[in-house]
Amino acid sequence: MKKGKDITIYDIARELKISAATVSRGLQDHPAVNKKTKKKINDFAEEIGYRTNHFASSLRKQQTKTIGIIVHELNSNFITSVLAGIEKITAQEGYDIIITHSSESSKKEIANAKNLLYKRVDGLIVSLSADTENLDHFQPFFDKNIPVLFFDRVEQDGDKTVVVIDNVKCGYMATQHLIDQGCKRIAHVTSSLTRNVYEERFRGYKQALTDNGKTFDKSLLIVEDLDKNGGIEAANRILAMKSRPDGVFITNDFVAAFCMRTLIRNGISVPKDIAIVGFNNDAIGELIEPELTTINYPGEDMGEIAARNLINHLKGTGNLHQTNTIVVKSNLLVRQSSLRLSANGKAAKK
Amino acid sequence: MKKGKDITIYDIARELKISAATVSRGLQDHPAVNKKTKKKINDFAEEIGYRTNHFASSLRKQQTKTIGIIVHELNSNFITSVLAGIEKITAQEGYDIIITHSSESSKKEIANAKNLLYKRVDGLIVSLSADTENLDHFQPFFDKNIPVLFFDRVEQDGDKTVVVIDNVKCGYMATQHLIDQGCKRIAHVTSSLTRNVYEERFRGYKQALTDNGKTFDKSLLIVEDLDKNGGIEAANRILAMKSRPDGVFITNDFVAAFCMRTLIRNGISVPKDIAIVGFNNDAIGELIEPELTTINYPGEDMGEIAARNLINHLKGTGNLHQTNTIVVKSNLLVRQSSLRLSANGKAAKK
DNA sequence: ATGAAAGCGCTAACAG
DNA sequence: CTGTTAGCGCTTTCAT
Repeated sequence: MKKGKDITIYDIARELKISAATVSRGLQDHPAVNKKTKKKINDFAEEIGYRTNHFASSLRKQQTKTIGIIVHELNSNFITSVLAGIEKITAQEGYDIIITHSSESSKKEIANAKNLLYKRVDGLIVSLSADTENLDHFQPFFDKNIPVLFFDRVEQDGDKTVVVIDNVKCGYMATQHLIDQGCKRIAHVTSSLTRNVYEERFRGYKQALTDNGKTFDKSLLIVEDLDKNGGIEAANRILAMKSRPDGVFITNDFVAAFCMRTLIRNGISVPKDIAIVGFNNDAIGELIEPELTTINYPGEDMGEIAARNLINHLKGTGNLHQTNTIVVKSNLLVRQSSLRLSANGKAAKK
Repeated sequence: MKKGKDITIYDIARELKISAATVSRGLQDHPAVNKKTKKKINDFAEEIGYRTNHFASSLRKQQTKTIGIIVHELNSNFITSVLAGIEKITAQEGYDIIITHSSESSKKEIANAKNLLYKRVDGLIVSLSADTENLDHFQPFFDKNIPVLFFDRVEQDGDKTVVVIDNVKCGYMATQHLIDQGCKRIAHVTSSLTRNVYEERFRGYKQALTDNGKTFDKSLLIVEDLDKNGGIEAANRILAMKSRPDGVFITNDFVAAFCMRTLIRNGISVPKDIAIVGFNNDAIGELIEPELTTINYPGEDMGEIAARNLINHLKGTGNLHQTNTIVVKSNLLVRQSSLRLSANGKAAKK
């Protein structure tokens, strides 16, 4: 073995006194290679620690067996579940993945897209950052027929393939639940309504109000960043209202946690004075007092579905371009933060 | 432009009536190229949307300008801060990164290492998974002189380059603080002591006890997984003790949160009956009641330092092989969960 | 079932 | 300052 140098198929060919072409075929389990030769090749390759040079291979084949992933953020239960789901499927199918995250900045998202384009991924799975306004940075992928699949945070009225939950329904469920618990004035804390998920949840919220004979009161809509400060700010705005709400639907558990904490510190009793429903079923919801009612949806399933669809398309056994919208199930998880009535409809003792 | 095909330097060369070599040089800003030619090349490349084929380049140059990252888990504040720090530096220096995570499984860690080896990363930044017992899977990197830098979770008594905090000191600080708050019996909740960080914190804990004339009581050492269940289990074990501790030093905020919640639900008052100190300064610590005293350390700095050192080594302007240990500062963040005395030494009213 | 040969796109030594 | 040339390691016709 030449020291410092990698082993190539030529080394194997020379050693085994066969041609490099046969080695290449043997390594790929090509049908037209003698079983014994194949075994000899693979055993020897294993023995001397051969590893294929993916650059040479990709250069030649013009495909990378790699899927790029762009997510808006890493540190949430939901996203890591999705990643786990994606990994499960891609690993099964022999695809590599490259994970990038945009920290909720469309600027970084654009850079990531460019980077993955340069890396020549075979396909892309994307959840948009909060402030992404258009899909121009994915145009090169569309142009080159590299499939792009969006999940969760997707383009409003896009004609792209997406994996989502029914956010309208979720918003409706959350709001209806608060109404069922006797709330008369329900506020909604959310992020920029240009992002589909928030717009849709908002729509569900309004619909539930309407269906229950209430009219939407604009002053009860609070738009904040989805971070610690946003939660505190939302609470402050609620506290400052002349006519305070008695229920709040917050579109993110982390924000809900900070909002609730701030309310409680200011003498509000939850759920008695104000009932609260969050969104995402983050671990944090179980840790705070009272525990947070929330919307739960299966990240891992979404990841699996996204990866499976993308790979099927890549293998030609599915077709993304017929404008699929795949909707994953979701449900309301009732906990203490919203529970004002016992099961039989009486006011809870607590 | 041939449709469907990528543009190559040959296309540019032909169009501009110069050689491909010059185009290549111009694109790389090689000094020996005429300024005007360079401008012409870059302008034209930009115009027609040329993107270099990194496979061809890597194949030829035998280097990828890519750094691999292996972390034990993604969903913690600490890790995402480290990643942000790494990204800041690598972006500056024109390196790409590939992030992989092992979900605390050494099996996945080994697979990730193999994968990054195949991807031929120029260097590696690693935080070991909980159950990693040896560094055999990094041997191929060592053999091929690919630099590997460990941070946070590193090999016990290794001779490798590492970026860490002074865990012994942190354990000491936490324990000393509890003693200062009047705790007489201090339990320690941690994970497997084979992982350096936990062994070291444990050592600091014992040292603080000794220095204060206390002897270490083995029955107060609780080893659990660092997850929700571990926290609950730890609490149950504390509750079951005949002679209960009045202080607990827990090596992870998330676990501390679940442990504390369970204790409180069982009628324990925190910090009055039991004072609690966590570790990591996760966002969760601010949200729970009482707020969690914890050890804070700068993830972003660690990431920057790790990346900076690795890249310097790669560029030949630094040398990792002189067995560096880089220690990053850390501090105790006192909050309500451990505060039994007011600043003047009297028992707090609360 | 196997081999010979060309070429994927880029870079670097060498020559001029 | 620019061009010629060879080759990185692999895959894939085309032949045999």
